[in-house]
Amino acid sequence: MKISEAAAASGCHLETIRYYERVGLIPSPNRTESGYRAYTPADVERLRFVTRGRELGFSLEEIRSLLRLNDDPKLSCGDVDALARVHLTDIKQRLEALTRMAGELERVIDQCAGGERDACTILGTLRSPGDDSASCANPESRR
Amino acid sequence: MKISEAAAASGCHLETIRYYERVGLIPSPNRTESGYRAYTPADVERLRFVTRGRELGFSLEEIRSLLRLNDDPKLSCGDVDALARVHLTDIKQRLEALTRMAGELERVIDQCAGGERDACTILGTLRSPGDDSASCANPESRR
DNA sequence: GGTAAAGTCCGTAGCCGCTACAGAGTCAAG
DNA sequence: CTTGACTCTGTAGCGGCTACGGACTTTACC
Repeated sequence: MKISEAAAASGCHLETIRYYERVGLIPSPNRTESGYRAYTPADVERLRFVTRGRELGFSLEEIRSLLRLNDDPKLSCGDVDALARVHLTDIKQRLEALTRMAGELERVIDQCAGGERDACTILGTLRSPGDDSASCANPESRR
Repeated sequence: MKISEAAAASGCHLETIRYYERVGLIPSPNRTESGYRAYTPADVERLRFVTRGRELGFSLEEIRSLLRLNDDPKLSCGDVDALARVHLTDIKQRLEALTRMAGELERVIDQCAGGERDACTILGTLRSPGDDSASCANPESRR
């Protein structure tokens, strides 16, 4: 299986596969006589493991750990669980931050709708935060 | 006002201020005789504009546009509005992706609780071609 | 068999938005 | 006058790719 086929089979961009190999996330595959990478189904499996991990938002380093945990049957499931929980906590924090951001932005946009330029609440908010009402015709608030 | 004071006043990291200057997001401030950057309150205002924009998740390029719109009174508020709406749409998409991700991860973790290693649903999910894995791994970047 | 197109190789550089150095110069306090 | 804090410039690094360029190999078609 050549790299472009492996890319199609794993849902992972061709150049990304080479990148993962370069950073040691997946092992170097065998080569054909002419030097082309030849992937086995097992290789593709591993690639899919990585892409699924990425889809769940794990960093490459986290995925590296998950792969180790997956490879070594002696290692504990608890470690996997712990890693995943830490990751989930992180995602939830980002989610919260993003939600706040969206809410704030939505509020600002709604206030601005159809307003005059001088009263633009979006620019007003950026100029002076928490000063929502006064952003229209308030020459002193500048500079 | 020296750079460290400007950093404190604007809530912007000192090195980040120099970075913003380098990429032309803020103008080069005046210098003292010995070459130290000397910031005016107006400079700090502009820095705060940028940091607030970042807090709302705007990219530096978007902020560059917002600054232009802010500087030139002839330009329309509608442009600001349009830019902000596009940005909001983008944020909402990321929010959705992240929400899905968190939900999926939570589900997987819950199933795993206390399980045996071989039955670890977390690793299982990553391993198995399984359910609804959507093609390309292009998860939201962590901003 | 010849040739052109498509695929693959490797290495390097770019993207964003910072952050962190190194090594030099400047300034204020003791 | 020395120490230490600050500032300067320039460059390199982070993560996670992505996109070249130039050389090679394979495939498709006549």
